[in-house]
Order: sequence, then structure tokens, then C-alpha cells
Amino acid sequence: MRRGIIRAGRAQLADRGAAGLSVREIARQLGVASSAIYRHVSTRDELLTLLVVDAYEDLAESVLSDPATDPVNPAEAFPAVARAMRSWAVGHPERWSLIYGTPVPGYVAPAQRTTGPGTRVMARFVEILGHDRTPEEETSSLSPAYREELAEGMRDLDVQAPTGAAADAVEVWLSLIGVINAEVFGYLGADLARHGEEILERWVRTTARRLDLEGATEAEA
Amino acid sequence: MRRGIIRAGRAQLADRGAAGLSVREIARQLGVASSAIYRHVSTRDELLTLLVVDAYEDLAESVLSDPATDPVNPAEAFPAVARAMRSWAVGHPERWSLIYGTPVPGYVAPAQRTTGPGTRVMARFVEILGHDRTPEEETSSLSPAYREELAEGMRDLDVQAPTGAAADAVEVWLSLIGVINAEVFGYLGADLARHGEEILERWVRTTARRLDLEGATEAEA
DNA sequence: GAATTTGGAGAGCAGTGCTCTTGAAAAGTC
DNA sequence: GACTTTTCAAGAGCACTGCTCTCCAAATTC
Repeated sequence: MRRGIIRAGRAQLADRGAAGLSVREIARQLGVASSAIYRHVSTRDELLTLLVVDAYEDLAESVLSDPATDPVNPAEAFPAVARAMRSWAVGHPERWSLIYGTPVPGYVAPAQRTTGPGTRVMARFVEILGHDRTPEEETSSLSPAYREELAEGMRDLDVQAPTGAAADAVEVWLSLIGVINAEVFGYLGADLARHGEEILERWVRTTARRLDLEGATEAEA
Repeated sequence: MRRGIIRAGRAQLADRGAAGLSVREIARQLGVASSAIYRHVSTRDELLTLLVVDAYEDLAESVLSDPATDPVNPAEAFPAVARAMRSWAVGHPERWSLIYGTPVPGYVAPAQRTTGPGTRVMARFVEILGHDRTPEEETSSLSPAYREELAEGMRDLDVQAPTGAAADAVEVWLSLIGVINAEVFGYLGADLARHGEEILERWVRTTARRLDLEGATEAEA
């Protein structure tokens, strides 16, 4: 039943968006009274949380299952993660929106249930950028408070990397999300969104260069 | 009356979010019947459009009125724009969401009415990055289709700059939005969001460096 | 076999966006 | 000045929403 609810919710998400998500409609789709849904899902927000977690897991699965994202080879793994993220995002725009779009108003994802699945890809990302970096590399520009926050974050993510790498990772990660969002949400209008792949590839190239990850980037055509 | 509607809408946006926006509530606030609203605003989507345009204008006003954003001095103007954008965003999170968050489902902003105010800041941005760049600078890596699209975009924006600069501007622009979104939407959790300003400053520094805009970046403490 | 948990049905409440008819002022016209 | 026309608001009503409540049947447990 819960599975059915998630499945129906996912379908509905796909063609009506997060705000159009209706528990009555889900009930209808399942051939059941609307009140029956509340037997399994206490509230609409709870349903949203279910779908958020579901989306996080699917995204993580989709990205991390790609062998190219193995952190031992950053120059290859970094572009692979970026591409896998984008692919999933354009393939599931509504679910992507659920994660990286406007938080549904009034609703805050309960950190305790969402940060777990939500940070798996991010963790991999930090690992990749932290690979074979020397710890002492120019972390000087970080404020103590921020550095401490980063260290704590890495403990939560169960990842070991120099703090400087983590700070870089944050920046690059957010930047990547911005580029993907532009395509999914159409920041630049439909015309430019059509070149999403090229924009991402350019972004990958320039970012890899600035991170000194030259190498496999010219493997693509 | 229209002014009143926008004012009330803005207020409501601020404390209930875009999806919580209710025309009945606006009517109540204005001491008027809900049906009266529809005399001035044909539909809820129309109301959203009004608020989107209003937000775009306010943001553009807020950013462009800062004299530091004058494009003649890119090394100073670039950080100024980034900071002004962030300030506005954290000052008006709900309105920022309206613009750079998930498109409200089922609703697409009518390009013809929103792209005007929506692109003013972007145009300034391209100007800044295009300043004193030589036209022939490595535009080679752009596909012809993308280059053409960029050229057309610049015609729409009424801006002159080498295509390579425009491509850079797009990337940097989207990246900036990503960084700001992270703080406003809390991608990294509340703890890290607290360091939004520092993250932005770091982003400004690394980005300026990669764009060869050294100089005034050390003006800040 | 009895007691208890589980899961669903259906009515109902308060809220929503939106439409329709009604009606009163305000503006324009002869 | 009287008459027509436009402007704008009111209020009822429709179909929808999330959610709660009471009722009731089937499955589980003891």
C-alpha cells in the first residue's frame, strides 16, 4: 500500500507538480477512499517527505551506480558525477524540483529523515575532490567558524578530506546545482535551455581546469 | 487597487510562501469580497505574474542602483553585483524563490511580460564580463548552434560583448544563482546556510581569479 | 472462540479558486 | 438636468482541496 501511494504520488508529481499533489487524487487512482490514505500517511507533508526521500534515493542510486564516479580517479569521476546528476535531473524534472527547487512553502523536510539519503552524492563529491590533496593546502582563507562547520559536516558525511577540499567541494557543488537548475527550471528561457548539455560540458571543463583536474576531460567528442 | 493587491500579495508571499498565496485572504486583508479581486486580476496565475514582475523589478532596482556595479571597472563591479544579488535574496527569500525557485507548477511565467525586467541584471552582468575583452578570445569551443543562440540572446538584451564572454557570463551567472539558492533554500542544512556570506565571498574570489579579474577583491576585510 | 488490532468507507468541516447574477454608484452624453 | 452606459463590488454557489470523525468489517493475536 505504501508502495502504491509512493508510486501514484510519483506519477502525479510527474504530471502535476509538487503543489498539484493531491491525496484525494491518489486515493482515486488507487481506487480507495481518501480517508484510507491517512491510515498510512499521516498528512500531506508526510507524503511529501516520502517522495523527497524516494527522489533522493533514486538520484543517489542513479549517480553512484555509475562506475565512472569512483573517486580514485578524480579527473574522470568529477565529470561523471556532474553528467549523471544532470541526466537524472532532466529525466525527472519534477522530482529534481522537489529536492533542489523552492522548498514547498510551509513544509520543511525533516532533516533527520532526509539528510541521510540526501547527502550520499554530496559525500561522494567531497571524496572525489579531496582525493590526493595534501591537507595543508591553503586553508588559510577560511574563517575558524566555517572551517569547524565544514569539519563537522564531513564527520556527518563520514568522509575524510582536507578542509580546503571540502570548501571547494561546497562551492563547486552549489555551482553545479545552479547550472542544472537553469536547464530544468528554464532560468534562461526555453531557447538556451536547449543547450543544457553543452553548457554543462563547458562548466565541467572550466571547473575541472580550475581544480587542476586536467586529463580525461577530452575523452568526449 | 492594483497597488493594494500587489502590496497585500507581497506581504502574504512573505509569510506564507507562493503556494500559500490566497486571493480570498488578500480580499480579506483589503476588506473586500473575494470576487472583487477578479475584477482587477483575471486569475491567480495573473496575480503570480504580477508578483513575479514586481520581484524582478525590485531586484534589478536594488542591484543596478548600486554605483559599484558600473561595468567600466569589472574587478569591482563583478563582486558588487554578486553581493547585491545575495543581499536582496536573503532579504526577500520568498520573492527570490518566486523567481529562481521551482516554477510554480502548472504556471509558466508569460515570457513576454517577465523577460524584460527579468534580464536587466543579467544584461549588466554580461556587460561587466565583456568589458575590455578582445572579441577573438577562444570562442572556438562553442558549437555553432550555441554561439548563435548566445548572439541572439545578446541582441535581445541589447548588449555588445564577445560571444566567449557571453558564454562565460552564462556559466558564472548560473553558478552564482546556485550559490545563493543554497543559502536561501537551505541545500546544505541550516548550519552551513549560516555561512552564506563567507561562501559567497569565497565564490567571488575564486571566480574572479578564473576570469582574470584580480584587483579590488582584497578591498574587503 | 474471543479480544484486539488493522485498514477502509463515507459523511462532514473549513478552506480554496473561480463564475455568475445582482446591484449600486460614477462617468459620459444628449 | 435627465438618461444611458460603464465601472466595480457583493454574495451566492460550484467543484475542489486537506483532514477528522464515526462506523464497520476483516485479519491477528491470545
